[in-house]
Amino acid sequence: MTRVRFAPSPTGFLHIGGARTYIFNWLFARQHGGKVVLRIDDTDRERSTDEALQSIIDGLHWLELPWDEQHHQSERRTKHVEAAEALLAKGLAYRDFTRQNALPEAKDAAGVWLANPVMRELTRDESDRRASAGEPFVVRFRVSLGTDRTITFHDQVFGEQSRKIADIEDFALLRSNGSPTYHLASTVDDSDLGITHIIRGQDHLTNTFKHILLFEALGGDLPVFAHLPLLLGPDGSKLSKRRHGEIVSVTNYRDHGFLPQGIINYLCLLGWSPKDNQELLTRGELIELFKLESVNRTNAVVTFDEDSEQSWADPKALWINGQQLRSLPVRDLLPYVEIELREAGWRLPQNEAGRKPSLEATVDLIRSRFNTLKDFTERGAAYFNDTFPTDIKAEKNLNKEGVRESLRALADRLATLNDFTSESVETTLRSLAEERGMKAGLMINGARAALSGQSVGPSAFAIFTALGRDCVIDRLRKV
RNA sequence: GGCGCUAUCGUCUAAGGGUUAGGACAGGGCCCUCUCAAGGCUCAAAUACGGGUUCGAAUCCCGUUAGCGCUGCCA
Repeated sequence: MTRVRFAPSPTGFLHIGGARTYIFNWLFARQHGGKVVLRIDDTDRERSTDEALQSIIDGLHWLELPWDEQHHQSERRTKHVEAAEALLAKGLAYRDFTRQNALPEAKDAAGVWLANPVMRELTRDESDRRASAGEPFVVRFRVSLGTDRTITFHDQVFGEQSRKIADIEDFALLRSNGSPTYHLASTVDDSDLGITHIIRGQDHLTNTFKHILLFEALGGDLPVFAHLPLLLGPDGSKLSKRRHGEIVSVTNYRDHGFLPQGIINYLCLLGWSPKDNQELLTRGELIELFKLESVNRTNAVVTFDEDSEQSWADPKALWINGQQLRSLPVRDLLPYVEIELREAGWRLPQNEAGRKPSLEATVDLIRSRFNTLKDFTERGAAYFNDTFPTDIKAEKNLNKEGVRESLRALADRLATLNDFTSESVETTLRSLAEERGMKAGLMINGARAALSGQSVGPSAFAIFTALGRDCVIDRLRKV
């Protein structure tokens, strides 16, 4: 059974790099009929916060890619400590009583620190004696420095990887306060939770050799490793909460009106592609097409401009979201739109005895111009609400010679129409324009302005029918 | 400093020994048109640099440069 895991540390919000890692894990698991484990790596209790945890859960939840199990490392601490003690007992680890922050001389001399020979060679008796005397220590893994062994593994993305054991330092397993380090906790849990595939950021590529050493010492099966290229900010540095701020948070995309399928589609195209020029992919297609082997090895830059309201996100991300928003079956889009409207505090329009087209029809009409859900309450305000702003250009269209008066006249004619269809409205409008010796375009644009408050938007006649006769007459008379 | 990874249009990417180096976003232009989008067409835009191997290199090898990662009692 394939089992993958996503292991965020709750020290901040979930950024889109982490989200992409989660998505790739999820796709891989689903494709193989496996399970997704969400493991909260909160061994660093001081830096972990409940707010961060909640924000991560919210972000993941929003993606609508459910996980199957959830664990917290802090609850598994006993297992980690036991593992360290077992290694200590077997001589595969040792206590290092060097004071914190006191640099081993070896580091100064060679520029590289691998081990503290004094602590490494302490006899067991002396080590036990100093420990029971209460002297603080950190437990280090004893890397077999003497051998000329080279560790090799086949990374599913980066291919054959090898490293001389002599280049690996004696890394810490337990801190002097007794808490497990990331390397220990992560490996013990991966082994214990039966993780078969570790798919994570490339920043862990070189850590993998340490983990392999630990897996061997712990006696567990080695999982398959796959490292993902990093996501970089516009400045070329690794995407991070600290450096790039809230703008790279997953919830920021949600709050700006992204669709889960929009952000997922965009993120999947960063570092991976289906190789056939297809760019718009549904979740089902992604599950089917995703291959670790076709993940790139080069870091990808996410472009955004924190100073610009317009380009807060990568323009391509916005474009993809717009494409998703337009291509989704309207029925599937509706729930998102309803939430958006509700959050704006608006009542959902009701279908009034067949006089008004369905909410679906309206959404379908206006969505071809929209890129995010926010557009429904901003640019789409007039379709759902009686109070809406009129923009400057629309105002100008209304102020053109004779427009307001003609629109009021049009309202009277529309009131007498038997059939209120876009054809009948068009015929009525055009003949009225002709009678008045006026260009139809003036009235058409004026009508759009009066009905929607905007100079741009769908075909004016489509707006008439989308709003329904009563609403149209009301708005035209008030012009 | 040491070890490792990477390098194709501004950005995301395709081509993995033989292509006019393809697509997408963004940008320019045209068509469509009641406006704006959408859509269609089109223009501009790239193999980091230097050596080698080869009849032939974006592709394989070496070097350089640049970027990134690891080198923590962070993860």
